[in-house]
Amino acid sequence: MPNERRRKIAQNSLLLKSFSQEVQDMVLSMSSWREYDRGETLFLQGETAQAIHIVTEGWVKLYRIAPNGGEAVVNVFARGESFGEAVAFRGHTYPVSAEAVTACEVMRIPSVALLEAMRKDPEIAVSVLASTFAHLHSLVSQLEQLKAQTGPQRVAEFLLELCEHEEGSCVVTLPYDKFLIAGRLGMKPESLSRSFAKLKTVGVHIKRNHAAIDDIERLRDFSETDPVEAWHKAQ
Amino acid sequence: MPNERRRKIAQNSLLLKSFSQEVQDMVLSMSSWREYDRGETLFLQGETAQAIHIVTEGWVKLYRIAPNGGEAVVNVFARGESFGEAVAFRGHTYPVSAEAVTACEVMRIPSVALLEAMRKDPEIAVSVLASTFAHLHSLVSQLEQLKAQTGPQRVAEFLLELCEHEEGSCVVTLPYDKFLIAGRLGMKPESLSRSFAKLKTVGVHIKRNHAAIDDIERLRDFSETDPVEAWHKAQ
DNA sequence: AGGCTTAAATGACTATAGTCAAGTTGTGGG
DNA sequence: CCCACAACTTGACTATAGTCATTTAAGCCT
Repeated sequence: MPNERRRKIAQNSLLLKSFSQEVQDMVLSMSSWREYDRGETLFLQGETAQAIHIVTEGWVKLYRIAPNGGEAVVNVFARGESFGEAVAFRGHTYPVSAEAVTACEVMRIPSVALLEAMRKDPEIAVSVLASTFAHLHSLVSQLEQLKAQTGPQRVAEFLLELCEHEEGSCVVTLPYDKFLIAGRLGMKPESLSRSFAKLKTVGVHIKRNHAAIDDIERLRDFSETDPVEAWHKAQ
Repeated sequence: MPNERRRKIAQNSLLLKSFSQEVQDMVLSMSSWREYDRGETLFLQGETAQAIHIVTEGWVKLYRIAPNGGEAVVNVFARGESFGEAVAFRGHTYPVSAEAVTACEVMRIPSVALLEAMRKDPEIAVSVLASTFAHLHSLVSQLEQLKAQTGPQRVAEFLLELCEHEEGSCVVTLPYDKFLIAGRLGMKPESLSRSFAKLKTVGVHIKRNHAAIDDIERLRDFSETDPVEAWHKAQ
């Protein structure tokens, strides 16, 4: 795996891209890479965090095992995304576990490296905060979705996030398998299946791991209308 | 309202308490206080953030209005707690709205004050991250609860968080009205009522705004068992 | 191609939470 | 002291999602 390519991806990640060249080099020189097979565990909840992770290839899911054994997928990260910033700084324990969803490649930045960088340049801290904020924001919107939207609406929103455009029709590729998508959206695979079926009535057709959306606006409209109304529309 | 008391509460907040005396003074000197009546709005989602808030008296809720009009309560903050750190730094817009739940008193720290403090002492950044992390953690555990626990179990967990002790019996005071608790737990007031009724079978009795818990361990046991089992136990 | 393995869709049934409406309790005001 | 208003509880019904079992379809390997 060409080292140069990895560097590029890491440098373009949300976390590092606003750093100066000099600081980027310093951080990268202190970091290491590791490859994981599908299903391998990166870390478990309760372990002490010593590094920040940036995904340079593949997909990583963060999940949480409740005391009763239920699994809740908290998020799924793709190439260029980072996680674990806030935890690593405090030498805290992870509130979630991480597992490779596909074969993947992850860069580990020791927290001391970033702490050092922050001492050199306080602006770095702002970048780190920004990245942490992005996660916070994503969690807030997940909460909103779970509390205020029905299953099919959450699926609709998920598809809309994958769209490149704001209107017209398009075909998106489902980024990971349906079992995982279901987890990410807080539902069972069967319910996901049924949600897809309902979305047919608003012009969404699933074929393999592709979703064809006839009219993006129509789908958005569906995801944003009142649950009760939405139900009638989907009849 | 004695200024000295406010200072003390602010200084003991999670956000500021690890700062040096000098930095605390600097930050406080740049801050302002405001009182809000019950129901008043502190800010709306979409507004640009320019300050971090610390609650010095009363309760403030953060909520989000979904495009379809549904309200999702994201969190409720009490005396000594802070919110809006990560957003304010980026001059970003708030992802949530904030409203006074009771009459309350809030300290506003202009983000420039903290940015300045961070330049002086990079350790400050770590404190801010820690505080942001606490919010992140709380959101993660809310997500887990919503995805993996039933209504009565979430209520049980909520009560357990209010307990001072780990075992035995105790009486806790419900911190805000039931309408709001229901929102915070992602359910309707009616469902909350029914959850309370179910919890009677595991030794919880509600009277006014007090909850008497006969046996904390028993309640924890209930909140942690499998939803299916839990249902049988509550019969 | 054919059979093997796993993912996904469907059907039947159950449970949990939402909705709407009616009743209950509790509190503050006159 | 009683009324009025609001918060809360309860009941009946509906809808949405979970469970379990079965069918269908899709990759995959030699």
